[in-house]
Parts: sequence; structure tokens; C-alpha cells
Amino acid sequence: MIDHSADRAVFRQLADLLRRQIESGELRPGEALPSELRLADDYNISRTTVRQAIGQLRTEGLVTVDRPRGTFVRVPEPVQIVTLARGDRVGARMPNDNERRKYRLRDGVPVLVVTAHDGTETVHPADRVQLTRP
Amino acid sequence: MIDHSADRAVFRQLADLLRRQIESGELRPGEALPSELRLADDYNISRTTVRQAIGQLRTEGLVTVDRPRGTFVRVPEPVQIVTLARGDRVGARMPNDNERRKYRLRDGVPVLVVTAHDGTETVHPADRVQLTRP
DNA sequence: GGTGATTTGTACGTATGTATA
DNA sequence: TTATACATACGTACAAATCAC
Repeated sequence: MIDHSADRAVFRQLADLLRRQIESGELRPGEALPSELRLADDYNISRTTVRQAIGQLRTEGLVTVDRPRGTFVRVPEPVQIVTLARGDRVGARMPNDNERRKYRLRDGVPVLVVTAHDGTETVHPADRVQLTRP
Repeated sequence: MIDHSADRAVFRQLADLLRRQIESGELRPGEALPSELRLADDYNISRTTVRQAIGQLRTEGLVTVDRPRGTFVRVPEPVQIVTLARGDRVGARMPNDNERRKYRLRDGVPVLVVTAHDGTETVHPADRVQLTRP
């Protein structure tokens, strides 16, 4: 399972392991991961190390934490379609703290930034918005 | 500077402080942040807490770490313009491990995902690509 | 070439706070 | 009320890579 003598850090090995379970469907959307203490116990590692692994998955947008209920596999949001206007430019970046609060963004969710021809910028949460070129 | 009795966590206060310095230009692109130990000393907090703050800025894509040289304000990459085709849909998400390696993506950089009308998906690093609707 | 100092990374431990069930 | 679970914050120790001398 976890190889302390391996080249890859222990917390990355645990993240890899959980990521595989999520991507394979062994852990399904909405399902809870084992608690931090449980994981620490199961794999004989410290809770700190478990938190590093979970933190990794959070930044990847794979899990969300509902404190203190637990940590859950992220459930896809309903997607709203937004139509691009002529001359629009589209980029993406991670939100800062204010934007995360404003749009109630979960960890690991980027924002789409649409820059209109006149320079006006519009920000969309990337988990709930898709843009279309008609 | 840092208020230990405040509602906002100390590491978030430090992240806010550094973020302001970056966004105001006081810390310029390519410039090094003070070392973790230096920050811990300056603000009388533990290195662990400093690392949480820096970690926050990394997930936001504001700083990059060149170990063990130091932590630097991220330098904008030259942007390539990609034109959208009729019927394309655009989304954004954080990259998985493979994509991070393939595109040599830094922390906190999302990918733009373009889905063509026939379902084909194309992935672009969001720090080096902007999409346009002609 | 080598040595030591610096800096970030990993991993452990402890303690306490806060919100939920 | 009690137990559970995540969040914050402190500490220690050592590893690995770079750099100045």
C-alpha cells in the first residue's frame, strides 16, 4: 500500500491511492472518504500526513470538505451555458479568497474569465458554467 | 500586522498580506518572497503556519517555488491565441497528474477544455493560452 | 573540489477550537 | 451531553538541493 522507503512521498502515495479509487468509481460522487484518523490508522501514518494527501485532492477539485461532517467525493454541479459574443476572449485562473467567498466556490474550482471587446471582464465559476461559440 | 485574536486564521492573514503586496506591485513578478524562516521570524509565527500561507498562494497560482532557491512571484507567460470553431464549448478545471507533467504546469494553473461539436476534447494550459470568438 | 549555510520538502508529535450528529 | 471530525497552530527532526566561499 504505502511504501515508506519509496521515492514518492508518503502523502503523495496516499493521494494517488485515493485518486485511483475516485477515478475508478470505487469511491462514488457524494460518497464519504474515511475520516482522517481512520486513514491515519489504516495506513499507519500520522494525521498530518493524511491531511497533506487530502489537501492535494482538494486542490485538484476531486473532493470537498463539509466540516465537520467529513470529506466527500465531489458531485458534479448542473452546468449553465453562456454564449460568447463576437470578439470575446476566454481565459481561466484560480480565484482568490474574495472570489471564492463571493461565488461560494469549492476548493480546486477555477474561474472562467471572459474579456469583452471593450475590455470588460466577466467571471464565471468553472464548475457551473460552460461557454459556447455559436 | 498579524492579529492572533482575530477571527481570521493567522495563516490566512499572512496570505492576505502577501497577496496585497503582490497585487499592489510591492512584490514584483520574478521577485523572491522572504524565506519561510524569515517570515516566521518577522511575524512571530511558526514556520508551519507560514507554509500554510504560502501554500494558499500557490494554489491561487500567485507564487511558484523553485526549491531550494526560494519562493517567487509568478511571472506571466507569453499567451498564445487559439480561435474557437463554431459549436465549440469551453470549460475549465484543474489538471490531473498526467496533464501537469505533460504541459509542465505550475501549481495553481488550470486547464481550458474545448469540446468540439463532435465531442473531441482539446486541453490547453490556462497560463499560456487564451481563446477567442472571432 | 569540498564544506557549510541556506531554503524548501517531508513526517512526526501535541494541543486546542469549532461545528455537527 | 458526548463523541466525532475537520481546522488551526505550535513544536521537532531530518532530507535534499543549491549557493557562496
